[in-house]
Amino acid sequence: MNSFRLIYDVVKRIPRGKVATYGQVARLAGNRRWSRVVGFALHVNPDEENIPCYRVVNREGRVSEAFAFGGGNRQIELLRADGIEVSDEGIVNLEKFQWEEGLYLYEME
DNA sequence: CAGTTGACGGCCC
DNA sequence: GGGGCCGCCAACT
Repeated sequence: MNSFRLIYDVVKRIPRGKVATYGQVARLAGNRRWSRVVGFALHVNPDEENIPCYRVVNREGRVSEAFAFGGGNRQIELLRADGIEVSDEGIVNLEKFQWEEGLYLYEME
């Protein structure tokens, strides 16, 4: 619950034109093993207008299959609207578009 | 009320 | 280098 708040806070901080991975969000939220919890937190997504869950992708830079929250590949269009390159398969080039914040942080436990 | 699973990732073998 | 197992919190059955 409090963990969810931290996770949402991190996701809200993702700048436009950048994406973050689940593990990255988990690390910034305070515990890198929360990757699974991050997925669930975004699953409930209580405030989808302020929580850009479409900017969160998995470690491979791929959007999740169960991501059809608004309908089909709408998240891909949202990402492209942010200026992010997304392949038709829903793959994002993390080398170019991954959010820099937190990458230099190691352990926060 | 208790067990299992889930938008994943890291670490061990 | 690849495959499998474990972990963390909350919701669902």
